[in-house]
Amino acid sequence: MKIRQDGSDLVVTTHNFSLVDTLDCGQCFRWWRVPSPVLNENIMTGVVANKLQTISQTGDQLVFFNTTSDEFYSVWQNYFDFSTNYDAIKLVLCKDETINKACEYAGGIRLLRQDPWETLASFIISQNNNIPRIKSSIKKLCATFGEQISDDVFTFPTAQKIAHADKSMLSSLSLGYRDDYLLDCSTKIASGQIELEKIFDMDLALARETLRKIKGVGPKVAECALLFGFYKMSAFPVDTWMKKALSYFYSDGFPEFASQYAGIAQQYIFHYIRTCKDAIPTYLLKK
DNA sequence: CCCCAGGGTAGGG
DNA sequence: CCCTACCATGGG
Repeated sequence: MKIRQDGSDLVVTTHNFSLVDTLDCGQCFRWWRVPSPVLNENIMTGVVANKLQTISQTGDQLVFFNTTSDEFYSVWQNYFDFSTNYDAIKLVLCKDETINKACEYAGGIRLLRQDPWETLASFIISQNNNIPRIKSSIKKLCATFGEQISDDVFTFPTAQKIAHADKSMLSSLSLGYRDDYLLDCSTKIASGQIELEKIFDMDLALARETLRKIKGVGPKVAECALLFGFYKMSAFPVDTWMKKALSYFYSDGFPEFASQYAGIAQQYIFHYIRTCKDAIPTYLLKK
């Protein structure tokens, strides 16, 4: 990977990476597209590590605005998982015909290494909810309990802050029945009853069992937290979309040889069937 | 009015 | 073990 400083910006050359697909495929909720006047340029802006960041992509070239190489190596290389060789992962996964097709469509996606607390809390809010509304709920959560970074930008609040929050302020977020879940999660973490850092070293079964002690964390939310917040590549979230994919493509079951990277495959397939209109025939999408 | 959204819980068979 | 009603909220 080549990087060079251009004034205050950092220019990075990649391959097989899609900025938009990676940040807009439902694994994170704090990035937004910014319209660009330039043809073939995609711009995203979002909050990571309590900082607002803007990144553009044109072809294989990324521009990290107002970024030093020190910041790139300490934050962004890790966040975008640039050190992992995805070609090797795809070599395994693409032996499956469906994953291969999904990968041709969405193979620029990378598994982000996100903050575990923010990811867990976000996917508690995500349940039985749609992505645009999840994003606006989280934005409101940050504006209410986070710390202000700039005009319209706030940090993600700590578990302590939410655990000790006013009930009425929590319900003002319009999370519905999810406020109780978020509160229980925050309380268990603020009190030390659940230590998120320890989950990184747990095997998948124990990690699941630990997270499921939180009210409102069932099978699907636990898998999402483990995949997107703890970098467990074999975690395999099954939501309403993946149920459709499994019944349409995998009536004989999901291939065993893919299980090591099942979460990556799931992400390719999820984005493929959601955004590519003819991935699954429309008349089969019901149920 | 209906249905759906990156579901989970509680309760009954 | 399975199945189902119900759970808030907003968008289409």
